[in-house]
Amino acid sequence: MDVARRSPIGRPRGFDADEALGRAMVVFWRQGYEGASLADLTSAMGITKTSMYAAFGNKEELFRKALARYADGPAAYVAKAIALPTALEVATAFLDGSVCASTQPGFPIGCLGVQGALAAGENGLAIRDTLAVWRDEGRTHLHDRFRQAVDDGDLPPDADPDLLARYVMTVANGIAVQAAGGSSRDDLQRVAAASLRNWPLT
Amino acid sequence: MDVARRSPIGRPRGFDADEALGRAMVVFWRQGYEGASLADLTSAMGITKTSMYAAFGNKEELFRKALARYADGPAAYVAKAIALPTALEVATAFLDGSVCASTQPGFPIGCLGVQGALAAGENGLAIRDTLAVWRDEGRTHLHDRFRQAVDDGDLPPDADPDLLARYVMTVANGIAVQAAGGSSRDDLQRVAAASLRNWPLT
DNA sequence: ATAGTTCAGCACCGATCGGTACTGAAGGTG
DNA sequence: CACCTTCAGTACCGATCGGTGCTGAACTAT
Repeated sequence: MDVARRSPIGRPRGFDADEALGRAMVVFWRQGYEGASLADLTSAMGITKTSMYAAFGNKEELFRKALARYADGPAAYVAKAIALPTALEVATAFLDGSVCASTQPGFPIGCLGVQGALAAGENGLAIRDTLAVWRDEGRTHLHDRFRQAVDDGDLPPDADPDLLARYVMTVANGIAVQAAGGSSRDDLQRVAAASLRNWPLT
Repeated sequence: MDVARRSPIGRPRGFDADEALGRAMVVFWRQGYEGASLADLTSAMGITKTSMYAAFGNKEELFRKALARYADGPAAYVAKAIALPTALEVATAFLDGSVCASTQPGFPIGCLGVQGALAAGENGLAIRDTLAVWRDEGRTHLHDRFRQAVDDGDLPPDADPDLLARYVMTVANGIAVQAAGGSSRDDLQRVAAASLRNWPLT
């Protein structure tokens, strides 16, 4: 690796694909999959439809790539939270991250993974299902992490990792909905803190 | 009142408007506001576009009427819960109702008030805002009810009605998202029960 | 320089979007 | 009965939807 990459033959593209993808992510985040038209997207990306199709495939593929970018960017708090040393720290950081990502100034309110396509017509079913899988993967990661905490003795033996993961995920999803409705970061942080006051739900 | 209503002059409409509205509600519930096309709606309602416009105004008005129908039907648990005698009963019934309404066999999964239009393009902004207001009214009702519970001595004097209302609403919204993603009624009932184990979040 | 390859813009595609004018039928009232 | 009002179906509206064929420009490799 670390080989100097040869310039690809042919005319190089005249725009920054990473930058354009970031712009598309924001549009999908704000307007949802079905609510974001190609005109909205390409206008924000600063490129033509032709260039978008050449670089990203089609609208559905563009969304999937935008979701991957979202996971690595605004939603990076998920992986960071799960790596923390105790289950309570994991849950706290997960919910705090949800609040912050959903109320980040300069970005749309709410969570792309929730409001990107919670319900959809025929054209949006595939993306709706993709997002449901994405959210469920997050829940599974929490589940595995909490089971590990039980095995480690960090959580009591009678703690229920499945229930804890579902509970934390449910609160996080609710926070995303509340944020989309205009709740302030302060209010949501109070809710997040309150929701873990009884941890681990004995 | 109770006057025998005179038949309106002119040709009577050839369909049951209440029944048609119920069908429209289901389509909006399953596909969201933007994802439900007029063709989808009128096909499910069993009427033509012309009849729909004559009876309901336009797509936006049809959605508002469908939301009112939803509030009086599948979401009637809200008012029933708030009328219960203690704050804990209110919260428990509210969350149980959320779970049942979001996983009712024969109806779409999830909550119309959440997935009807959480994010939207330009055409759906008004409905998105309408739903945000609708959800916030539910939160306000909980808030008022919990404040009353504090005044009554049902909740301790240091309980925070605003926080409690936001917390319960957040869990309910999260339940709706989880249901939309395919979570089972049993799983959600366990989450709902667990979320109130520490009531009133002392 | 020439060949080979890719890019980007324009124009355009059929389909569908929400919404409406027009017409004839269907019912009421007198 | 005649008259009047309303309904419902057809056919259509301009706009927009996601997506593409074509062409000339731009770039690398030879």
